[in-house]
Order: sequence, then structure tokens, then C-alpha cells
Amino acid sequence: MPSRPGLDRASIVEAAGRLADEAGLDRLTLSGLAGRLGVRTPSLYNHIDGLDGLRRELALSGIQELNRHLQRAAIGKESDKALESMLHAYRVFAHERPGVYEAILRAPNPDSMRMQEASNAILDTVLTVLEPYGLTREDSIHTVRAFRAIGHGFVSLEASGVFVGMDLATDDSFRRLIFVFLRGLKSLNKIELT
Amino acid sequence: MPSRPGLDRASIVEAAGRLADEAGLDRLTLSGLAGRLGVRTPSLYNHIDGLDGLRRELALSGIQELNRHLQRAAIGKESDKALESMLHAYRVFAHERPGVYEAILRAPNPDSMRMQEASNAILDTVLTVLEPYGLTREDSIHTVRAFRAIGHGFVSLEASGVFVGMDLATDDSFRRLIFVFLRGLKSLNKIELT
DNA sequence: TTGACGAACTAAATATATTAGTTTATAGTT
DNA sequence: AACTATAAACTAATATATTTAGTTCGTCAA
Repeated sequence: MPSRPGLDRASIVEAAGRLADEAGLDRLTLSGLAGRLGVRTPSLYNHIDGLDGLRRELALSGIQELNRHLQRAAIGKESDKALESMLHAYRVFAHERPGVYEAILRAPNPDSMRMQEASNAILDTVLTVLEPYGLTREDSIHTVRAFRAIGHGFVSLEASGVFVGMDLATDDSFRRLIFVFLRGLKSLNKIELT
Repeated sequence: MPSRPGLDRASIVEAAGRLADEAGLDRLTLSGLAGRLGVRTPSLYNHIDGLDGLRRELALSGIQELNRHLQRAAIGKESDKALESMLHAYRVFAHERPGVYEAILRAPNPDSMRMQEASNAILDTVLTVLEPYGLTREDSIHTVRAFRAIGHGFVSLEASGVFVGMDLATDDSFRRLIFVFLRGLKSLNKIELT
């Protein structure tokens, strides 16, 4: 049904993602994006709801992409191995798509329906991996939160340059953090059994 | 020696902090700030280096304030108790000063000299608390990174609304995360002794 | 062929940051 | 007490962005 074979929402969001990755999220402007797409700025309004709307779309597609990465990382692995692999995938995603990752975090109105769904999809992904641990539903959710806090916390501090001063490989720090997390989980289990 | 007893850098940054806390960091504008301070926008340029400069100052003073909170939280406590108390203080700070906390993370050019110093001050604070654990210097730094990743990761996901969907007390999740972290640290120690 | 629809356009309003250059109050000096 | 240097605040103007209103025009379907 589109009259001219020009833009559509998906290609706009994709271009926006590339632009954000290259220049940083707050240098993603509608005029810059329009320029790169070869159209005038107001034309974008036919497909997206302004700058905030674009940011929301970007965040949404970013969450979905992140979820796919996490799922792929867990294929053919179980328990500790799966969690470890997913945390590494989380970090790789944030490194490769810094602008998109930023958009996920700084999403305006993250309480929308679609955003909730996408967020819950990630929750489900991790919950599935946690099944063999035999946790209660409550404990599982606590653990998912811990999982995400660890992945996000490390990656985002790393991105913000907090770690640069101390010359110590961040790879090692991350590996060690994962190790501490998994160990902590185990000892938590033991305690609950007593 | 200021001619008119009007503005100075400190009061500008302070007002900017309040504004950011109320409205969010990206609704902190120079014109809004000038309006609240009862001056014209360009007058701010006598004291700060534009909007980016203001954000840098805000981030810097925020880091210092955060450090003071962490130090206060560790007074009279040691080891696990001190770490736990500091993580709670970290979270409280982020809750009470959301705009300032955001400024810390999104600081433009975080590689400046003053920023490095302020960041290292936090490093020192945590390193001091870690002393009784008898870790190597390397392990200490890994642990500080884990400490910050956990505190920041949880707090920032919480702020971004990721946790809202699942109705489970975030307080409990945080407490549990701290517990897992401290347990993991212990078991790490044991391993290294074998 | 024609008419409806929607995409892209131009034009214009609004908001913001930023620079240049001017005014003026105050502090320190004569 | 008058004077001068200084720095703070000002006005004016420019540039860049977002956003809205209203127009043009290609394409698809009847």
C-alpha cells in the first residue's frame, strides 16, 4: 500500500540504530537521520512519533535483539554454563551496539505495553535457563534480577569509562564476577536446604 | 572578588542538581536553569562551560557526594557488614538524587583529570573496606569492580523500570543480591587457599 | 481514466544553545 | 573621595532542532 517505495518504520529504526551506535544516542537527531536517509526531517513523522517515539522504537527493537542474542547463547548449554554464556553474550551485545544498548536503558515511558512484553520475554528466557536449579518462583525472579543487574552493571560501568583508570583487564574482572555470582547462588541453595 | 553578589559555580551546580532530580537529566536545560535562578541564559556562561560543562560539573560533584555517603555508611563497620551497608547507601543515594546519579553515568568526557581523581577516591574508599579480606591488590580491584557493578546495575535497572512488571519487592531482591555477592566472595577465598 | 490515500514536501513556529559585544556594579587603588 | 580595572550580567543575534500545518503528487484500486 505505500505510495512511494521510500521509507518505512523498520528501515528508519534500523538506520537510527546504526547512527546511535556510531555517534552516541544523544547525537541521534531527526535531522541527521533524515539527512542520511535522503529525506526531509518532517517526512519521518509519517512513520514515527517524533524523536521520543523513535527512541522508544529503538529501545523496543533493541530489547528484542538482545533477547535473541541471549537465547542463542543458551542453546545446547545448561545451568552454570548457560548463565555464563548468556552473561558474555549480554556484554558482547552491549559492546557491539552501544547506541542501541543505551536506548534500551534510557527509554522514555518504559511502562508501555509492548515494552513490557519485550521485557518479559527476556525474563522468560532467563527463567527457562534457571529451571534446573529447582528454585521457587520467587527465588527465580530474584535471581533473574541479580542476573540482569550483574550483566548490566558491569557493562554499563565499563562503557561509561569508570574502569579505565586502573589498568587491569576488564575481561578478567567480568569472568571473576560471573564466578562469584554462580558460587553465591550455589551457597544460597545449600542454605535454603538446611 | 565577585562584583555582584549573584551567581557562582557552586550554587549553579546545586540548582542544576535539584532541577535534574525533579525533571530528569535531559530536561535540565540552561534556559530552565537560568529562569529558576532569575538570570538570563547567557549569564551562566560566566561560570560554566556551556551545557556540557554544566553536566560535567554536576557529575563531578555527584561523585564526590556519593563517595561521602559511602564513607559514612562504612563508619564503625567492618568486612561484610561494611560492604552491605555501603551497597544500601549506594542505592539510597541513587533513589534520593536520581538526576545527579544519572549525571554521574552520562558524564561527557569522563576521562578528565578531576573526574579521575573523584573516581579514584571511591575506589580508595572501597579498597579500604576490603583490607581485612586479605586479598591481593589485583583481586581487590576485581572486587571493587564487582561491588560497583552490582550496586550500579541493580539501582539503574530499578530506576529504568525494568523490574516493575513482576510484583516482587525490590528490597528483597537487593538484599538477596548482596547476600549472594558476599557468599561468592567467601567461596572465592576458599578456592584460592586450596 | 479517475479518485482516494498516504508519503513526502514546503513553510513556519517554537525552543534551545551559543557567541559577540555592551553595560554596569563593585573592589581595590590612588 | 574619585578613579579604574575587572568580572558579572545584560541585549542582540545566529545556528540548530523539533514539531505542526497545510500542500503536492505519485501510486494503487475501482
